[in-house]
Amino acid sequence: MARYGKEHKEQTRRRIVETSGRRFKVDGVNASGIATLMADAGLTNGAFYAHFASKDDLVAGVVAEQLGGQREAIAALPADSGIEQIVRAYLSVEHPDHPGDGCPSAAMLDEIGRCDGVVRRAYTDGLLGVIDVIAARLEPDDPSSARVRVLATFAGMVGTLQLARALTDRHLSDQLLEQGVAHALANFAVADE
Amino acid sequence: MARYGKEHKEQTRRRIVETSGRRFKVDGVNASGIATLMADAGLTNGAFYAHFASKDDLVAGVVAEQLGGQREAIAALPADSGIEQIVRAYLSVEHPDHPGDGCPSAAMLDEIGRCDGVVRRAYTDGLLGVIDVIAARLEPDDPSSARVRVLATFAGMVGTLQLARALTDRHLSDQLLEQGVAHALANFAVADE
DNA sequence: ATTATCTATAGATCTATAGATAATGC
DNA sequence: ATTATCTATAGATCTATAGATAATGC
Repeated sequence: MARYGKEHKEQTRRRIVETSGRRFKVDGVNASGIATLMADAGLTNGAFYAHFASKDDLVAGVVAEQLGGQREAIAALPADSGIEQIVRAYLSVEHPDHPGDGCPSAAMLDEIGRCDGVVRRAYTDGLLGVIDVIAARLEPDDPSSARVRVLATFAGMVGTLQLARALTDRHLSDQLLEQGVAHALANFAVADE
Repeated sequence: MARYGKEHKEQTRRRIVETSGRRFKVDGVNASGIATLMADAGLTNGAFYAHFASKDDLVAGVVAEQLGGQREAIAALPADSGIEQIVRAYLSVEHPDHPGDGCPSAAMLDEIGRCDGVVRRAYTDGLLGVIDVIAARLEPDDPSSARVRVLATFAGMVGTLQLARALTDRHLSDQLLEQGVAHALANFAVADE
């Protein structure tokens, strides 16, 4: 094929990044091979290297795109919707069952912590984007003052969701999510005072 | 070699489980191959299957052993040492730099969430052992009343440690850990009232 | 004689590369 | 003519198995 103009190739790249993001969140980064990732996008293995220098390069792109999407989703919430709504949606009983549509941090955070600097920088930048839109909702007058407290509260939500996924006792898992909401709201409230 | 009596084989198995635990926490479960795990224990690939039915079987054994060790370490703390000491040790600035000696949940939780039921059951059982020794310290009279609150607080600590590892900004990472201590203590205090 | 471990290997899958192919823009 | 994608493959590594080996307990 060929010469669709730049936009076609860029569109293909975007498709690879999107389908890879879903696959990474469902199966894990390490467990997802390039042939599978490309098949998900309707392509074959060899075409991968026309778009990415390496698998790490893709992972960095996926991390940036996923966190950008999460930031947009939160920013798009109605202006009057509060922190409580964000927390309840995040720690809903459905979220653990749908990793492919879910939070990239909850699905990949321990793997990201072992990735090279390029991936971790993409993660750091992307996450701060997410944190800042939450902080802006919490403290519209001085968002940066809330940054670290929002960061720590978000980290707690991520750990809670991961743990809810790992537990085999569904009832306990649901209780955990409920308690997690209470903790997150209390921690955000401290940030609010 | 041979016939050292039962104990020799059991000792070897324990060694494999211990060195594998360290390797899993440093490199990840999926990224650690059996040949590497066995070499870490001073053995070769083929001997693995005399001890474990499959890699998942090893993972379940490692998860149980790691959480048992964490439970013992917490239970061994002096009786007068409080929750604050546990939290400060967990969220110390050194912990993120030493995954091999660190918390198994922080190193493996998202991978465990994708493992089969055998591994997740081993995780659930082992973690509840850890949670219960903490709950017993917090509420000696009625530990089970604090279980879910301790579970949710612990989940928050796990997420905080994972995030501290993923961020490339060391200063921000240290601020996060500090804020995480404040949140964990506040959440435990709620559990205490 | 027993058996824990080793050597060797099967068959699958991994990341990455090289050169062929085919579909479009000039 | 250009180039996005495909086919084919290299070389490494993965999990798992089969049979050989060697070191000890009886």
